[in-house]
Order: sequence, then C-alpha cells, then structure tokens
Amino acid sequence: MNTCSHLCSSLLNKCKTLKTMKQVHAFVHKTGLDTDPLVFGKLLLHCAVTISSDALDYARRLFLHFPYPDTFMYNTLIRGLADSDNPHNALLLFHDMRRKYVRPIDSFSFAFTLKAAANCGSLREGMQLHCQGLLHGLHTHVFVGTTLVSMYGECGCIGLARKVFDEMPEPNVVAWNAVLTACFKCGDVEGAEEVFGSMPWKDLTSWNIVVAGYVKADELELAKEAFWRMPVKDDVSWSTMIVGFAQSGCFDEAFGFFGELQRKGVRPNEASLSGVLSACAQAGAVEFGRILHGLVEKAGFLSMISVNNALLDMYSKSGNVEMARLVFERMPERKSVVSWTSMIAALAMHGYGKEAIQFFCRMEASGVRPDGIAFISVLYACSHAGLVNEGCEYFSKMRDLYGIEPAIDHYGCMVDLYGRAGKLQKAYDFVCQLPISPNAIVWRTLLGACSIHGNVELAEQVKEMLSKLDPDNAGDHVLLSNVYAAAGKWKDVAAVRRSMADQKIKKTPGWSVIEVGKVMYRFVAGDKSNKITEEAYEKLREIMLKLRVGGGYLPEVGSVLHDIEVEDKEDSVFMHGEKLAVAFGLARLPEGRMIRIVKNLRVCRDCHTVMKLISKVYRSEIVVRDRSRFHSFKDGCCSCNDYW
DNA sequence: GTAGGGTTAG
Repeated sequence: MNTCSHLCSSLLNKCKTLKTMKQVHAFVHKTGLDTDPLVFGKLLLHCAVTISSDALDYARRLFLHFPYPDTFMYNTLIRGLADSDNPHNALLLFHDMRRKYVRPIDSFSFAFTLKAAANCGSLREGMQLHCQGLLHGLHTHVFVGTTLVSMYGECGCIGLARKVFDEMPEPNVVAWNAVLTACFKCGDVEGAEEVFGSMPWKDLTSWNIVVAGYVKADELELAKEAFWRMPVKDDVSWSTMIVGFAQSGCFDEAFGFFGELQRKGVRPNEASLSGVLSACAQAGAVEFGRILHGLVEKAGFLSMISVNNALLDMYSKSGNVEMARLVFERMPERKSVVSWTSMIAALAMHGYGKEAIQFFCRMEASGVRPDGIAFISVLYACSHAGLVNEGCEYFSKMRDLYGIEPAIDHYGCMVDLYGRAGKLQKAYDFVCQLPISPNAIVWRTLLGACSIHGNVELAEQVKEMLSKLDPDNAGDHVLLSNVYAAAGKWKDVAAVRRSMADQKIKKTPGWSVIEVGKVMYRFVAGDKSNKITEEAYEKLREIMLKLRVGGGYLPEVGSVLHDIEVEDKEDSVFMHGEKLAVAFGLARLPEGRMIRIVKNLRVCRDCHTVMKLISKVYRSEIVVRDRSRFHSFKDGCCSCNDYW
C-alpha cells in the first residue's frame, strides 16, 4: 500500500495537464487506492492547486464524490477556489465546513479563506473571519496574522492592517514585508517609508516591494533611486522596473532597463519579457519585437500564456494582424480570456469587424467566459464596422446572459456605436438617460461623432457639458473648431482659438513615429530642427508635387485649427508628423517594404487622403496606427473604409 | 501530505 501511494505521488508530480491527471485518476480508481485519504488528498491538491484552471472543476467534482472529506481536503479545495476567477466559492465552502461541524478548522483553513476574502475585496467577510480567528485563538499565529495584514491591505484598510501587525507577538521578515506591501497598496507612501526604515531585516524581497511600490505610486524617480541603491538585485527587481515603466507609458525607459538587464547577463523571465513586449506594442516597435520573439522562442518561453498574449498584442499594435493571428493559433494549452480579447481587438482595430465578432462566438463556444473587457472589444468591433444592431445585441447579452453590469466604458462604446453610424439623436438620448452620470469621455465620444457628421448644433451643446466636466482639455476645443471649420464657420473657429489662448490651453503636440533600421524616428508637426526632418521635408515636397500633378490631390484644411490665410492652413496640414514620417520611410526604407507609422492622436482627414494617394501612386503599403485604430492603405483605399 | 511577503498580457 505504501509503495503504491509513493508511486501515485511520483505519477502525480509528472502530471501537467488535466488529461494526464484523468489517466492517473483512472489508474488510482482501478487499484482501489482512491479511497485512501492520503492518496485522494494528493489527487485533489494536484487538480485544485498545481494544475488549476480547467482542472479546478474536476477537483470540485472529485470532492463531492468523496464520502467524508477531511480538513486537508477542505483546505485544499478552498485554496484552489480562492485563486480562481470566482473566489467567492471558497468562502461558501468554508462556511459549509463551519456550519456542518464536519471537520475541525485549522490555521490553514483560515489562511486560505482569508486569501479568498482578500481576492474578493470583501472587507465584511474578512472581518468576520478575523473575529472567528480570535475565537479560535489563531490571531497570534504568525501565518494567519500575516494573511490578515495582507487582507486588510488588499481591502484598503491600512489602519487595521497595521493594528494586526502591531499586535503580532513576534513578526518575522515575511510579516514585515506584508505590512510594507499593505502601506503601498493603500497609497500610504510615507507610512511605507517609515515601516521600511524600522525593519529589523531587509532582504531582497523588501527592496523589491519598495521599488514596486514607488512605481505603482507613480514615483518613478524614487523607484529608480531605490533600484540602483538596493544591495542585491534579482530577476524580479529587473522585471519590476521594466513592467513598471512600460505600464506608465515610458517605453523608452522600459527598453533601456531591458537592455541593461541583458548587458548584465541577467536571464529575462516571463514578466520582464511580457513587459518589454508591451513596451514594443505601445511604441509600435515591430523590428525589436521580432527580435524578442526569437529570444522568447530560444529561451523556451513560448509555453507561457502571458508571453504569448504580449507577443500577440505586440504584433497587433504594430500593424501586423496576420502575425498576431499566427501567434494566437499556435498558442499552447488553453487560451485565456485575455488572449481572445486581444485577438478580437486586433481584428477590430484592423477593420475586420465581422471576423472579430466570429472570434467572440468562437471564444464562447470554447467555454471561455467573456468578462467586461471582452465585451468592450466586441462592442468596439461593432462600432468601428458600423454594425449597430449586432452591437445592441451584445450589449443586452452582456447583462442578460452573463450578468455583467455595464460600466461607464460600455456606455461609451454604445454612444460611439450610435454616433459613428450617424444616429446622433439616438446617441444623445442614450447619454441623457444613463443610470450613472456620464463622464467626460462619454461626452467627448459624442463630440467626436458630431465632428464626423458635421452637426454644429449638437456639437455646441455637448461642448457645453464638456466645459463643465473637463474645461482644460485641448482636444475638445480642437474637435469643436474642426466642426466649425468643416461648416466653413471661420469666425467661430477663430473664437475657439482665442478662448484657448485666453485660458492658456495648449494643444497636445502630435507626434508620429517610424522605425527604420531598428531606430525609432519621431516627427512632430512643424519641426524643422535637424537633418532628419530636413530630409523628410525634402522628400515630402517631392511627393506632394507628384500627388498634385499625377494624383489630382487637393488639400483639405477642415481639420486645422487656424483662422488665417488658406496657404498657411495648407502649409500647416502639410507639416503634420505622419506625412513627414511616411516621406522619411519612402526615402529610407527599401522599395516595396511596408511603411508603418504610429501616431499619438487621431489621423486627420487630409493626411488620410494623402496616405491613400501615396499608396496608389507609389504602389506602397502604409499602415498607420492612430490613437483609436489602424489604417491600412493599399491601392488608394483604406481598411477603415473612410469610417473612423 | 497544505501556508504567509515582491514582478506577468487585453
């Protein structure tokens, strides 16, 4: 018997998937060993914790069939459920265990259930558990105490977290680290600094917590300072910096830290690779991204879901939807809701709205449950493809079938859906009857729609609302002025401009980036400061001449915030960064190579027209990523069908 | 036979 359970143990350790797990279970069942609590407990632990995800349901069924589960089995399933999508189930199981008095509750039961309460963000449950722990005399237990500190930190109650910590008889370094984390989590940077200062021991982890804490508090300079000051660094320290800077939108810094990591000979890990790939995605740096893809492959990270998702997103956001699709199809194991959502967004951004919807159906069929963000991406797909009815259906389905309450972002998608399709009145009525008060983004979306469809009256009304909610936003003024300009109301354009000057509101400077020979070149409208921009201007002049003569081009000046002479307006449109970037690409890239541009603002109508003409006259494919989507220009047409 | 603290994609 003993030899048999050892055999089971070693077999189980080799199980990495639910399928092999089921085979072992069949074997165990055949030999009758599955009635042995030790063997069964191991089996459960493997399903619920080691393999988890889709094996967790299997673990629940196993548990239900075992006649009298012991404390270990309860604890194991609680632990698995605590880390699942629905940690609430762990709380239910704990209450079941307690109510039935079937088995004694121990420190493990408390620790795992507290984790579940923390993961639910349920302070009420957490406090109840705290009281029960007091009754059981477990509050002084160092493990339970540490979990309590983490739970209170997670729920935003730094006072309670510190109180529990202060009452711990002998806090060890892990407890100190927990209270340090809690301070940062609750935004109490000063408290964290005080705790860090009074720690009797600082190990590597404490330093990593401080670095990550500064990053999350958006104190990037302090994070850097702590990072360089720490006595020893490991791969987590490096990935904290890379991920942190990538998430804060500082992709240049993220690249810098990744390069430094490589120079220092530190092996990149799953997190640092995901982080640097995310920086590539933001920057649209596909050349560097490709190199990283090779590295990922060579270093054996292709089995990791987060790295795959980051790769997919990198290809998608740098304009290569086909590579994104390939990464998706080749992805190992079960795809997560993140993988599906990224793919749906990728297709939608590139103008394949209908296919994006098909992917959403595929996701549902594969048993992956869509979450709120998945619905954002499918609604985005509908609105950008003009599929109003489908969008409305998904909006209802989200609530009725999946029980997801729409958040403000979902309402924003609906406004976009109606607005883009020209149903401006419907969009306006929709905003007016929202159950939550609309934010500036929702109104701005409507203003954007007014700008597309040239509705001056509604635009003015919407801008009124925006002036109350977010008076300093330059983009809103620009949008309104575009509406006036398109209607030829130059006096109103001038008035907007004057009011911007009076209120000292500055336009967000537009920039466009192009990668040539693994170097990112950035172009800003009107910048004539260096050799690179001179080269771009030179080429652009040549291009525009060719377009006027051979392409029948006439500049569109509606999108320019100007009240001056027509020639000047033309000159200003002429200077937009994306035109310079394309010109630079045509000058420097090998003939026939696709030109990829990343822009921080939305592409203007004139640039859009010019791109279409260039793609025809120069027989060149151009992909522009603007703030909201991709435009793929080929043979004089754009993948957005002029609908953006 | 189980734990507690640090980095991970949309």
